[in-house]
Amino acid sequence: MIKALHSANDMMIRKLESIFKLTSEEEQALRDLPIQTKDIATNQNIVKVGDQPGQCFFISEGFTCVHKVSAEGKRQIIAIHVPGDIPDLQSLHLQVLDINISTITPCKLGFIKHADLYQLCDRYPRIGAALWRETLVHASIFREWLLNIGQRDAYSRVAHLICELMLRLKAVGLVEEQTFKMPITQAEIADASGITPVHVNRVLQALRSDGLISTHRQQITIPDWEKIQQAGEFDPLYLHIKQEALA
Amino acid sequence: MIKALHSANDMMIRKLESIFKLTSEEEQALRDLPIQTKDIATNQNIVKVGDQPGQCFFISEGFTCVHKVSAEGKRQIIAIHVPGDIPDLQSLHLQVLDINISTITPCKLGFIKHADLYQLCDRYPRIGAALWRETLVHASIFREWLLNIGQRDAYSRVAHLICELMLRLKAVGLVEEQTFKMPITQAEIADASGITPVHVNRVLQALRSDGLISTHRQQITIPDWEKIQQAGEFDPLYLHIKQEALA
DNA sequence: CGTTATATTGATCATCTTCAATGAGTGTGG
DNA sequence: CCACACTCATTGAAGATGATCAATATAACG
Repeated sequence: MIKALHSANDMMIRKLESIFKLTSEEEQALRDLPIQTKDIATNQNIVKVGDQPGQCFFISEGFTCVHKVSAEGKRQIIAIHVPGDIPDLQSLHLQVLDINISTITPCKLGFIKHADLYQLCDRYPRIGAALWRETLVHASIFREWLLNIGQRDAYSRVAHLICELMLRLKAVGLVEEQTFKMPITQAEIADASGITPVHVNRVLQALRSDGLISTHRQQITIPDWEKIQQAGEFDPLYLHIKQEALA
Repeated sequence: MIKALHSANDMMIRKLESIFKLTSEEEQALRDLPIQTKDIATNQNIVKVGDQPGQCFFISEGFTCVHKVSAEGKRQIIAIHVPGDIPDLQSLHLQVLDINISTITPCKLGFIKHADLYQLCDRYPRIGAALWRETLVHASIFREWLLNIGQRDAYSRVAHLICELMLRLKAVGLVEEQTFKMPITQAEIADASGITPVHVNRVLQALRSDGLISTHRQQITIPDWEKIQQAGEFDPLYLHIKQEALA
């Protein structure tokens, strides 16, 4: 574990800047925030159900997923997190974790002690409010996923998931020319969509042959944004992303 | 709209007391909180997608549900709220609502202005933290619903929903002798579970004939808590209810 | 270059949907 | 007090989306 006083803090600042304008004092406080960075390989558990962590973590690079496992051993991916996200922010106020969080690609994570976050929120209420807001945005995404999984057919579910990732990655500058890296296996798409891997494969083939996506390795290109949006019944309101961040 | 300076405030105090011990100063602040009570009939919209409310509401009596509608007109119930809940607390920090909230029984609601809540959170950070925590608990429930709808069969989904409502109602004193009022139509259970009303009916019959529930009007009795818990793969961890509240 | 993970294909099966009709319960007004 | 209307619950039959099982092809990786 190496102490890095730069990239992770800068990224955190950029994240909050996308929510509201920081004062120089607030910015300095964030710059002084002790963050321990750590590299983690693919498919490693970061935290799991029942844990009582004393810290949160921030994603600098890579993707993680939140998941729960049913008594029958079936896994539901609840959320996919991308650089800039703080997947277990909830642990600040909920003692016991009710979820597992794992890496789905190699990740660079920044760990921040709860004590430091409490202090930060206390001294700079606007930062506290922004972090609260952050948890609310993620809750909003859970709600949309509920609609997606509860009411849409497999084809739309997968299209919707692709649309969401596209926009969220765009908001952090990871999309170029309608193309982005989506380093997620079909089995993971399946667990995130509540369908089987076999069926995901068939749906992806349909999406390709309908011209909604084209893939090369794990690169996805979206030739016609309007069309896939329609197929996925995608309306980005629920992401609560500022327009500016998508320009 | 009548101004009531008693019941709603008391209930809010009781709610927060279940999270942490209030100081007398905090309690007084809550007692002084202006709350406008309002009675609303069944099946009325309270707020809807796109609204930008300047207030939150607190449920004193009755049930409400949060729902979203797909482009194809299918409705997903995202959450069911019971007395003591603040269903749209998120609007404090997210300008535009991404959900609809409606009554599913006649309700007595208490409206609290955002401005007053901001002030309260500012002056009494522990109350702010408790409200933040409240939104996190609801997010946790969304996550469990995702697992429920994404990975479990219809029988388990309905059993799980019944278990959850039972415990949440118990926590606010609305369960007696394993019996409680669940004033929800089968169509609503269907929309909450991602199955059709017809199938809900069949599942309920199965639950009855398996001895997991018995119903009389909208009263549900659970003869064997262990058994239905198992059928629904129900583990109350995700509700983050203190043990004391269920004793 | 062998080994493992991931993607793809085919065939059969089942849960749940859809459609359509009937029955029961609740409330209202004449 | 009954008739009517309305909502909600229940039943039956047929159909479809997606699951399951099993095998193979392809890609990734040390």
